Amino acid sequence: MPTDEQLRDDAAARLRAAGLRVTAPRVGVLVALERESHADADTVARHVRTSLGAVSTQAVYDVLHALTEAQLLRRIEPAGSTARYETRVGDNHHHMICRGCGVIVDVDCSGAAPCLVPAHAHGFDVDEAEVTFWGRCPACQNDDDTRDKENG
Amino acid sequence: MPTDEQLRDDAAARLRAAGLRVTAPRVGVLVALERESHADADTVARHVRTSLGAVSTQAVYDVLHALTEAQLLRRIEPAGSTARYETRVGDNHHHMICRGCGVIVDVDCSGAAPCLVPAHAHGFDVDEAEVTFWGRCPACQNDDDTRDKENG
DNA sequence: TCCGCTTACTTGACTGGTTCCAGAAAAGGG
DNA sequence: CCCTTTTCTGGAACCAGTCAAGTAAGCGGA
Repeated sequence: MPTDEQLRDDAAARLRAAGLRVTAPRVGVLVALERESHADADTVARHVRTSLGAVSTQAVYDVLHALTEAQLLRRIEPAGSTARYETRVGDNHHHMICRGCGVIVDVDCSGAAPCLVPAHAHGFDVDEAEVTFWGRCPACQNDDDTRDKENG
Repeated sequence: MPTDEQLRDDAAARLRAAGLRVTAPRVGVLVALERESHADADTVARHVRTSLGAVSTQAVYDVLHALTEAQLLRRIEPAGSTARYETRVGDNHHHMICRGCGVIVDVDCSGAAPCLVPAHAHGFDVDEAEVTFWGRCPACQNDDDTRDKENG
């Protein structure tokens, strides 16, 4: 587990590399998302406030937009949920989401996957295939089993 | 192209088969989505009002929920868009979305696609793999070409 | 054919996530 | 260290979708 300082330094370096100014809220947002990936705007805001004190909701949204624009963050919008953000960018990995508790887990793209090119492209110029796996995480499966037994 | 009456009769039959009451708003919603697939709630409401007169927004939302629950409709929520609905259910097909104009096209699942089972399931019990292809439709590609030439 | 139970629809107020606006503050190049 | 550009603040607005209570209508049974 890296220290907060290491995360902040790394975040600052990434901001500079992207040609963006280094500000406390931006660093805070990046650190928050290193600590808790797939967080939504509100969760990020709470994390940032914990470490920095008062930060406006607006600033958080602006930062999330700016960093997404600069490709330092990736924004995902699972069905039935608000927008979530992650710092893992550039590898087009996919996500697996639990229908029970909503937890999101990264899934590596299985490589040269044949189904990532549609059977009939209808003339489309496809640049991304987004795959979301829906199911139940181990913990929620356990809950299901327990409930099944209780209910006979 | 089937007539409105054929669509209405068919819609009523599907409602009865699902054990749901046949009401004008419900039939109207099904017909609207046969006519224009992947429409959002507001678009559906406008279609229904055109054919039936006044129908409350609330009724449209209720009907969309009830029919989705009964699996007569499928709800999709593409990133950056409000929820959309389609009458094609039960075959887990996928979607291709144009980044330019937002048009949504159905794409058949390519069958026993290996990538539809994640490489590492992390103990998840996966029941659905949702695939969304992002790109540009032929019309928007033409627009791009035209703009490129104009701008040198 | 009518009755009445149950479900569906209407109206209106409201929430939660997100964005827009105008002005104040701060980062960084020169 | 100042000036310009960019970012942050606070407040108000926006929209899809929800909640609650009362009215209307479908449909099974008499």
